[in-house]
Amino acid sequence: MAGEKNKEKLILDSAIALFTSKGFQATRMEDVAKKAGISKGLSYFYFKNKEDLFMALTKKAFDQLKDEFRDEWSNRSRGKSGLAMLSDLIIRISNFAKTNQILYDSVINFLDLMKKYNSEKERESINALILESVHFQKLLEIHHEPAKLGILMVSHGIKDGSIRPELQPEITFYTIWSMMIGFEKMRGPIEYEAKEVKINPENWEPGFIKLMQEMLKGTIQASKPTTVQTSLF
Amino acid sequence: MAGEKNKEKLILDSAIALFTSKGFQATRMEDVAKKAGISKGLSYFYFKNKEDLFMALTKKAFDQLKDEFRDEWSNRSRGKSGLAMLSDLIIRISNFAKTNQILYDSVINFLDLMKKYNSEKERESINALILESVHFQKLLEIHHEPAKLGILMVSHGIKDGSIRPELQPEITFYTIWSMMIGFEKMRGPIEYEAKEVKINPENWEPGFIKLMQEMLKGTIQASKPTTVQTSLF
Amino acid sequence: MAGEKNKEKLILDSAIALFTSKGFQATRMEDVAKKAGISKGLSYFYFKNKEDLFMALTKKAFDQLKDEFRDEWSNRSRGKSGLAMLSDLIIRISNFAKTNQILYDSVINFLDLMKKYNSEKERESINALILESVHFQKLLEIHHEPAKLGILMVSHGIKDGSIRPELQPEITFYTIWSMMIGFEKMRGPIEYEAKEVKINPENWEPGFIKLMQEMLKGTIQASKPTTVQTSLF
Amino acid sequence: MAGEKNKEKLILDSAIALFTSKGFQATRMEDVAKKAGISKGLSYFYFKNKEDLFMALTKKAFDQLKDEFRDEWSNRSRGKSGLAMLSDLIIRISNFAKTNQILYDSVINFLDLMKKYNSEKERESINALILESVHFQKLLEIHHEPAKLGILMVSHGIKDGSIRPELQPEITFYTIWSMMIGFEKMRGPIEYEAKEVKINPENWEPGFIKLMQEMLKGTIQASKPTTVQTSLF
DNA sequence: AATGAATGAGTCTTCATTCAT
DNA sequence: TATGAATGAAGACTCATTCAT
Repeated sequence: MAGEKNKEKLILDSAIALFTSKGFQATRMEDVAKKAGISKGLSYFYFKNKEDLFMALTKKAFDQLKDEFRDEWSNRSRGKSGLAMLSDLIIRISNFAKTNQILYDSVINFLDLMKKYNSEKERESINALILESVHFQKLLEIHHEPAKLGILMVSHGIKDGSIRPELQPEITFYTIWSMMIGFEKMRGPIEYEAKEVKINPENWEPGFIKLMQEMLKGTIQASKPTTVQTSLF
Repeated sequence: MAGEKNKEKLILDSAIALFTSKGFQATRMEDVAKKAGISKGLSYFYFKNKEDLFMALTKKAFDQLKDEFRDEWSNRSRGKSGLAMLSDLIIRISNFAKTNQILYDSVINFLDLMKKYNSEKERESINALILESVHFQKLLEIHHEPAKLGILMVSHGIKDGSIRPELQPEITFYTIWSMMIGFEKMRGPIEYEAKEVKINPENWEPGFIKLMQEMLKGTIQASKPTTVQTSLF
Repeated sequence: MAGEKNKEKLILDSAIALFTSKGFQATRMEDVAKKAGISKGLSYFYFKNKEDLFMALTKKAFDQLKDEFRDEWSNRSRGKSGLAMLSDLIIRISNFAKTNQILYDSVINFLDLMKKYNSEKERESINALILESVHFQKLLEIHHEPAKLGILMVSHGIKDGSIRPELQPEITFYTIWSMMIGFEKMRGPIEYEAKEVKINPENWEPGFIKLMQEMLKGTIQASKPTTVQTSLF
Repeated sequence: MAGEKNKEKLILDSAIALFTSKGFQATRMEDVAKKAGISKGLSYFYFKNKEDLFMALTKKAFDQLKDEFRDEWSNRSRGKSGLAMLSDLIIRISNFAKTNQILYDSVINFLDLMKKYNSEKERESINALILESVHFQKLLEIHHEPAKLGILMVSHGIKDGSIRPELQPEITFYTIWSMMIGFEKMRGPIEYEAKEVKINPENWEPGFIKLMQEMLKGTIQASKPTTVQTSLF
């Protein structure tokens, strides 16, 4: 699997594959190096330590996540409504989570980290190696960028009438964002409970999106339904 | 911290305290025992291993969570609407998460576990000690009980007119449940981003609940506002 | 498996079964007690510790072994020759080893113990609990009793002319005894090597006995062959 | 005790010394490392686990044992008879056992292992770590090599007339091999019993060898006595 | 840049044994 | 006699990290 250059990317890709299949704890630095086709020692040349590597991975996750937001946001120029963008964003995130499991997980992990980081008492319980990581520092700066784009979408939706005008953009977006995160978390148990209740991951998604739309939609929207489920591909 | 009897509870309480402040990984069984005022060996007498202890803790978490759902559900006899129950449920869960951090976290962790458990490939990546735990086995049976009550609340809301009649109870409840979970996850980052955006955990909650209500409410409800925010305390 | 009395025997039998299937180290005192149908604590009332229990078992082994020797020795009254007795003794011991595996093993283990016990330097490497065991003390007194009977058989054989008169009884018996012990030790590898060499546990035994007879037999014996292989049953 | 290179040998030698004086069970890996002048971790770098280390030691034992057989076997070119070789082999093995106690013990232990390994039911009672050891795998291939040479010696003895022609080489050799093993096992008890019976390790050996010779010798041999007892040194 | 031998702190877990009842 | 909760010493093993080359 070795290449000639950009060892850093090689290591990162190896880590993504391994963390995905075995988890962060269960993955040994040696295996990451081996899969990357380099020596253990060299991994430490590129990444200060295991935590640093994970933070680099998290940084990459946020970058990719932001790309998803940006790509969706760019659709406004083609006349897509704010509500439609948010609806499709859900599908994008859902696909992102499925396709890049560990990256998505690292984003969620970062949210937990932020919770501790923002609590006086808990902050000290964070592994020092994480706090020292340059990638963590960078994340502190950029981790809200995706959300910023999401807020713009809501604002845009209010302007174009697809979203009720009385809604506050920040609160609204973060509520939608919460829904998405919870949606992903519930995939597992839903599948299990499906045996007993009338729900499964497949029929839940459209219902979920419809509910979100009901939550947001303005008067105009009512007579001009979006083509949400199909607009992405 | 030692008591006279019910060592099992003593150990569990000790674990809750330690796991909360230091995390599962960083907590040593020896410390759990010490804090419980007993010997290390006795901990292993009551709990097969560290994972088993964590699963016992998770079981306790689901039991307490179910109590919250049940307590709220019992309010129907006093004429509380389905929508009002769901609104207050959000506050209950939010408080539960704040008051019993590790218990709440263990619930979320269990959701992740279920995701793997339901995936052919990923199932084998689950620590065998977890699968062997009797408490895990029990959890497989009972983990959907809280949700069942939640679904009843939605159904109840549809009957009493507080929730739109066209909504499907299962899908609706799980969507709300997702919102709650995501809401808790976002607390941390929100606090951090609050510096830049017009949002913080305090003003988000009422807005969040209002959005959920908009999502659900029936026609009758519009002219008869709930007393959601104040009904719990 | 519990009885009403003779708990000591119950424990011993339980230990024999467990040590046989799992080995001494791998067998836990708790399991011995459980299988005996009594509590762990009671086991310690009857046997000071695990080593003491093993020494008691070894004592029992020597007693049974002596019985085999004595039974064979009693055949002299029926006119059986010394050589015939020794030949059949081999078969007896071989059967004893197969039927009472752990008892036989404990005898061999005791031989190793004796080796250390007789060496100034090595004696201190013996587990103190063994040396303190009353059963060990008893074994020091009685462990040569079987051999004494064996020596008598050789002497008897010299007298009856079935064994060459110039042989020294002690040396001769211990040499035969050695052969028997080695014979049992080699069973395992023989079975494995059988694939490559013309030998297996079944055809080895008669050849082995014949060789021993050649080693011992006097002139008279030559014209009056024993019925060794069949005389036992 | 540290050297400059070949850490593997360093560890092995350390293990031999420690296992000899304290036994396998009582020896801690940490002590093996310390005596070898290296860290605990490095021991695990060279040997997968304690069992693997013991199997490596056993492999070494078989190699050295084979050297003894080979050296003796090479004497045939100098006109040494088969019977004389076998007689001297006994002395060699005896010396080997005295000089390399733990190595010799490991050989005997391996025989016990083979017994279990060849028994359907008992095989599973063997520690899995042993079965997984590459050294164990190797031993399965080579452990009968010494015996092969021994068989050659018997065959050679039959050809040169020093051993009776009617003897079957395999059966004969394994019987002698058994005698040797038993002989070593009996050393300890003999020493103890010597107080009561007319035998001790010193006067037993020549008698033992003589008996073996009687067992084997052909007619020619009778008039051409071997120089067994003195030929080795 | 690159290697991989070397380190050693860190922890879970087992189980013989005790002792209050 | 009999129980079984309670103890705690003991030890194997892992793996992130370093550093001489």
